[in-house]
Parts: sequence; C-alpha cells; structure tokens
Amino acid sequence: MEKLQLHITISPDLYTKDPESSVLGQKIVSKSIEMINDLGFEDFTFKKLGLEIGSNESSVYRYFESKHALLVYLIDWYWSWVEYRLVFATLNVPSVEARLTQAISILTAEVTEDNSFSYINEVLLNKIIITESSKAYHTKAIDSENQKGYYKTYKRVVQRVSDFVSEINPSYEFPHMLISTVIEGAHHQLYFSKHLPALTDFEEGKNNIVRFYTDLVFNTLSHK
Amino acid sequence: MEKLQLHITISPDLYTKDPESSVLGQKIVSKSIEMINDLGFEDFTFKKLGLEIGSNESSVYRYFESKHALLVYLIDWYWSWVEYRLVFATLNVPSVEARLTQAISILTAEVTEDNSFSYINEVLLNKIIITESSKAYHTKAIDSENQKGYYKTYKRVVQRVSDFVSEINPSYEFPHMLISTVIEGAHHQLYFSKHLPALTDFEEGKNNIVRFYTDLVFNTLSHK
DNA sequence: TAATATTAATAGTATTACTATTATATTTGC
DNA sequence: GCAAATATAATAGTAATACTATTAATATTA
Repeated sequence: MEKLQLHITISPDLYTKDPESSVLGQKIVSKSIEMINDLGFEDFTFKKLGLEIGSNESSVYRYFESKHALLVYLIDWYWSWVEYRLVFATLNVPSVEARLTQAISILTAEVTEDNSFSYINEVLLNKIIITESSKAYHTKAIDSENQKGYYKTYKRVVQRVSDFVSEINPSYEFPHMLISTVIEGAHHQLYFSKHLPALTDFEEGKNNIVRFYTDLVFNTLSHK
Repeated sequence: MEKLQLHITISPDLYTKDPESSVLGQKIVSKSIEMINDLGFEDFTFKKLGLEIGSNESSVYRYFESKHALLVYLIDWYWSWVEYRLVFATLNVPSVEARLTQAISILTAEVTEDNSFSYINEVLLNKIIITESSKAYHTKAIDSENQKGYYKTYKRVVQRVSDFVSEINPSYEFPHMLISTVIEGAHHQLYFSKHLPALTDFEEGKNNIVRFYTDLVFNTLSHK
C-alpha cells in the first residue's frame, strides 16, 4: 500500500504553537507517542521527552501548555484520522448497510499498519487511545474543556456513524448510545484481551471483536 | 427500606492494615470516598485526607501503601457489594430470563440510595466507580496486579452474569464480551449523560440506559 | 505496671509539573 | 549581507506530590 499524502488539520485551540510547523514540533509529537506507549502516561514527562529529542523541557511547553493538553491533541489527531478513513471508506458505497459495516470495522479493529503519515505512528497512537484516552476526559475540567470544543472531532465521528444507524432504522431510539458503546466497548475488549482476558472471549486471529460488535449492531437494528 | 447488617469481606492483599478493624480505618475509607468525589482522584492526597479526619498522612499509610492501593480497595469493595446484591436479587427466581433482567438492572442503573452499610456511602462510591475506576487498571502494573488477584471480584461478577447468558443461549459465542460491554458501557453512558451528552441518548427519568442495555442483550440472545 | 501496639508529629527525599529569565542559535526582511 | 525578529536551549527556581523514616505520645492488654 502506498503512502497517502493527506493532511489532517487540528484546531488551534489544542496547541500553543502548531507542532506541524517545525521539525521540533513534529519530533515532540512523534517521540511522545513512542514514550507514552513505553512508559505509560503517568511516567511520561516533558523532561524525559526533552532529553530524548535532544531538546529542553521548556521548549516542549512552547507547543503544549501541559501534558494533558498534549494527550488531548493526540486524541483529536486520532479521531480526525479515523474520520478521514471513515469518509474515504464509505464514499461511493451505495448501500447504508455496507457503509455501516465498514464503519464498525474501522471503529473496532485494532490498527496494525502504520502507513499514512510521515511522523505519526498510527499503530502506537491506536494503543494510546485504547489505554490512555479515558484519562483525558475523566477529569474535573471536562465540562469547561468540552465547552471549548476539545472533544468535537470524537463527537462528530459518533454522529456520523449514528446517522447510518438512523438511516437503516429511523425509529431506533438509541443510535448514539449504540455507537459510543461500540467504540468504547471495542477499546475495552482490546485492552482486556491483553490484560484481563477473563472479561472477554478473544481468540487470536478470529476477528471476534469486530464480529461481536457487528452482530450486536445489526441484530439490534433488525429487531421489532 | 431498613438497613441491612451484612458484612463484606475484602482480601487482605488489598490493604496493609484492615480499615474495618478500627475507627480510624473506617474514617479513612469513609472520608476518602467523599473527598475523591469532591476533588477527583488526581487532586485527592493522603495529606488532605489526614487533615480532614484530624489525623496524619503517615497514619493513612499504615492502612494503604499508596493512593492507588486505596482506589483498588474501594473498587473491590464496590464489586463485592454488587455481587451480594446480585446473589440476593436472583436467589429464588426460577426463570433465567428474569434473573438476567435483574442482573442487568443492577449492573446498569445508577445507585441512588445509600442504605446498606454504616460508613460507606454507596451512592458516592458508585460515582467513583463511574469516573475513576478505569484509572486503577489502565496502568503499567496491571499484569502483576491482576496476577495478585486485585480484580478477582470484578471478574467473578462478570462470570456470574455471563453464566445466565450461556444458560439462555448455550451456543452464544461471546457471553463475557457481552456482559463486560454492558457494565463498562453503562458506566460510560452515565458519565457521558452528565458531561458529553452528544454521545448518548439519555433522557431524565426515562430509564434509557437500563432499557438500552436490556434490549441489547435480549435481542442479541434471541437472534438465530 | 510493664510491655506492646497504635497513632501522631515532624522532618526529609526525589520527583513532578510547571514558570521565569537569560543566552544562543536560526530565520527572515530589507 | 546585516539587523531584527523569532525560535530554541540552558539554567534556575517553585510549590506540591507521593512517599519514607524516625521519634514521641497515647491506648490497649497481659
């Protein structure tokens, strides 16, 4: 598969200085993805990051006002990328059912190939979303941050797929619950499969998570 | 409703000194539940707790070796309490379907009454589970802690309800995924309903979350 | 009453998540 | 091609955190 040269635009509210605008900024994003994966978000610090990229803690602060802000940026980047893939995969697909099937697959499958963007490793970023993203919004500041639009992209993705659901079954009462349950659920299952397997029915190579959520959605929509 | 005098036993692995064994220990648990709710887990500290209970930071450390250990204790207490309610509510219910319906309701409804235990506020504890519990297991130490049995009770609850699922439909492939999706999903929906309502279809007083998950499970099991 | 255990008080440590200031590169505008 | 503007690095500093260690005071029990 060839590398796509596409561009993801992130709202300026999510950074102090645009990390895409300089080599240092790109290194900050790129290396922080690696380090958050290696160390976990708690043990990751701007000081360690500065050291790794041959730069300084204070330089990182010129791009992101806090560790939390960097995590929010990465999450938004991820959902922007998912939204792009969602649009791309459902464009020119005439059947809504097929579009929804595609969407569920994109939302629930583990990312295994890193090939779209030069300095962002999507495989690692997906792992961060799975293990760290809930820490971003389970915060006392959630309401004010939500108002500032920090989670806009994620909400738009949910809305987009919920629209397929409503198109298939316009009388279905809970399209948003269904889709947010699928997204968050799949992330939990992927995490559980590696760390708390008793909570799951994962089997290597059998695609159980995608199958489980696909069946769940279509069974739910075909009922009554 | 009268107060039940029942007793919940927590594995000694989850504390340094049993908090139930002294007034100070009970005050630590009781006040920490209040304070984690007020401040959020990040801003809650043993120093602040000591101050509030008229005791000292170092005294708290005799009961729990860390803030994290205290959270794990609270989570285990919560699931032990849920398990008790689960057993109680399904005892002498002859139909499996009715037992599963009861179970889903216990797992997905918000706790609104605090009446079983003297020094533990179950309403607040339920809120902590909803907003803070994912922080306990999204940690680099998850595997070693899981091995030490830290999440045994939660896993037992999932197993218990999965067994109802398998009894209703023995050929259903994903009973654990289904139940863990319901539990984690309901917590997310309760959180979203208060902070990110665009991700949900919550309506005050309409019991949508319980209805959504009940329908989801029974539709899934009745299919094919 | 003495021994023992529990709790409180004090002090201290390394680290964190920042802020502020200044010095040194690098880029750009003319 | 040089000055001005800007970006980055280095250094230092702060308040707070998550603990540990030690000692002193207070209960409990034998």
